[in-house]
Amino acid sequence: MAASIMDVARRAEVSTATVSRALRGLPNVSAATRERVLRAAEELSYSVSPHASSLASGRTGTVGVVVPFVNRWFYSQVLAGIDSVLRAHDLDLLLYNLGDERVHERFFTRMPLRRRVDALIVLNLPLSTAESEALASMEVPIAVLGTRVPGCWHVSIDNAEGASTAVRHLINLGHRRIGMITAAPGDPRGFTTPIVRQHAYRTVLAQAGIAYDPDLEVPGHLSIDEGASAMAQLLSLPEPPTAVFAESDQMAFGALRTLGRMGLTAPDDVSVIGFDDHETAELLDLTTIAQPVAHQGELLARQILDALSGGDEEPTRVVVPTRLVVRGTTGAAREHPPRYHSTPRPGPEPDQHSTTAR
Amino acid sequence: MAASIMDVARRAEVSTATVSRALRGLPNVSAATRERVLRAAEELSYSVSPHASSLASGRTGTVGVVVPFVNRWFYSQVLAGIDSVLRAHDLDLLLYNLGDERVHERFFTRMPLRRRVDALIVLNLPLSTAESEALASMEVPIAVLGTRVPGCWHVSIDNAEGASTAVRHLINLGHRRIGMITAAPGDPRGFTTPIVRQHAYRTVLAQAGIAYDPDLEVPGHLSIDEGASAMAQLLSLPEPPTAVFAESDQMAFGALRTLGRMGLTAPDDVSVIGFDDHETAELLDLTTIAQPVAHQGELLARQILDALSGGDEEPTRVVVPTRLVVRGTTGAAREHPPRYHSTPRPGPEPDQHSTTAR
DNA sequence: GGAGGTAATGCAATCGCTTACATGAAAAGA
DNA sequence: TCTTTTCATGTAAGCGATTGCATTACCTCC
Repeated sequence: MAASIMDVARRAEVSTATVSRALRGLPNVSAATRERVLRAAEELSYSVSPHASSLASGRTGTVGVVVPFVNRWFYSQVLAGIDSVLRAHDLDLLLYNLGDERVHERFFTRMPLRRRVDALIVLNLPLSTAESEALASMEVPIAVLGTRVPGCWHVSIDNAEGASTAVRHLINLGHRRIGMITAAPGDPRGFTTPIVRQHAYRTVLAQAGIAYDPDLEVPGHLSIDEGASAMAQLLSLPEPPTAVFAESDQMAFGALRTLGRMGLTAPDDVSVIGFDDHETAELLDLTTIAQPVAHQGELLARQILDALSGGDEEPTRVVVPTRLVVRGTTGAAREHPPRYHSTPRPGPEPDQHSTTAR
Repeated sequence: MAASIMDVARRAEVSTATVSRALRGLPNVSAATRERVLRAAEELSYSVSPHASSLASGRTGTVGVVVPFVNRWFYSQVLAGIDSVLRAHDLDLLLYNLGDERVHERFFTRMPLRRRVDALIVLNLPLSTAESEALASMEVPIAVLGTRVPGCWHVSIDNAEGASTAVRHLINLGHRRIGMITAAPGDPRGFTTPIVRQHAYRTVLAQAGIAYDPDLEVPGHLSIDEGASAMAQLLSLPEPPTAVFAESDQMAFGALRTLGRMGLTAPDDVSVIGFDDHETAELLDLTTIAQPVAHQGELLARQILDALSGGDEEPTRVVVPTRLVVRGTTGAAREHPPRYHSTPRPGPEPDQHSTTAR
């Protein structure tokens, strides 16, 4: 049986109140007494019961982190950033992974984090009004990544800026026929980021005096496969683009795969630029818009620390800069772009090639 | 102010004991009363205080998950697997990311999860005897991934089997000069997996009557860059290998990058096989040994559920199968392997090419 | 119709802390 | 020297549930 504060009190020959104060480093405890308490606790290898402590004090020492998909590169990086800061301040991290729709719903109807955390960090979730009200009703500080929610702390990148930079980069290379692989209408949940990026794409084209062609905007989910088929669709146009801006690196990877399977290469046949600077982007030599990922997590956690200590400061909003990283998949537009209507070369089809051992 | 059980009791005109029983679905509550309590709770939008509940009952409803690196693909996948199962059983997930050495140490000296969780899941950590004793002293069921710890539940793949399959695959393709990129002595923490894989590599070679050549074993950390330089080192040998088994897909990616930059390709010049079936492996058409990643997480969580409900069953150990996935980077050995002593073609150097926008 | 059983509910102790308030002693000020 | 502060410590009332035990009412069965 683990020792309780009473045991420590008896051993140090003081009251439990004094033990509590001594252990938490509060003032008004004499050096001698504190020393005695610390030794007693040490000898009994005592540690406070977090639940009793929370119950009595009302603080939980825990921050809830709500993530749409832990297993995606982006979110796991942000999570690591959050963790490092919380950890350094002895706050626990209660993870809530909303994967599918049902878990998402359940989360908002049951509010399982209510009374369980001192603060909340929400990553990139599209929140309905009802949902953000539900969160607000928890009456704890909330920091949100991506979407902007009234009354919440907020960290994000400037998506319009980043997307504009990407498209401008292509225009500067002489491209005029520029496609976009977008997640805009593709996602049922209604993340706002894709819409902002899409809007930036259109705006920059317009500013450059390039006519808008809806055929050049192809929607898909944020995955490699969807990026691949979007690229296939673009290449099948009567007049295919000479450059493509993919909403995310993942989609860009898919686009590159399609090019490769059709015997084409970037940037000789088509320039490709992505968004994120995923760890694989460097490997594939993909030009992209980099955003500081783990850093955003750290910032969110710092905001929470401020909110928790500072008292009633106003929530802040911080926008972190993106950066164009020029690698090998973008290049100058050719004078006379080649026609692409070759028959696709079959790529590897894992299912057929796979062998099962043991 | 959130409603307490007293409020509900008053509203439903019963005692708090009855409320407690009704809400938790215990027997010995009449249908009418239960109905009344449920409605009262609903109307007050009451939810139990997890801390009070834990304090009174001794159960926390929380499982601690200790991860070496949340931000690595492998662990984030496992984590997602764990989460999905725990979530389905209304257990909370307290995440503990040991990143660097200092956090690791602190974890074992302070035991911050003691009294805080009903069970523990530990991913792939090398544990000293003192450390595993410290864990055991928490007196909760523990499930461990990878390393085998006495008294703990356990999930792992058969690393010897997987590595053997990889090396045999290369031998079957006619290769005789086979290199290995290993993490064995590279990691200071002493993960055991690399050692097992290395041993399998040596054993299979010996069984095939191939002489052991220490030059063909190149150590490095589990990263793309280290894989890349390991491959460079292999290629600089007087007699370079015709095939390489990389301990992990990440390292294999690095190896492929080196090949590419030197103007070589897999499998024409060198066959490459990895381990893991990382999401990028398919993209790069990498032959590899696949292991079910998220599934291992689910299994761990299931073991914990068993431990928590079943009472005092003996901990089980489950070994999940690996699978050889043949893709495009391995092929038949050439009769007369080419000499590689060409000057490396400079690859992209992001730092020089990078531009900073805004 | 009384003994014995069972189902529904209440009472109150308990879990292990925190903290407002009370107390007493020592230091400071008059 | 006597009052006033200040500092260290103790007392005890919560915090919000859970749960063993007691109680009551209602059946059932001989």
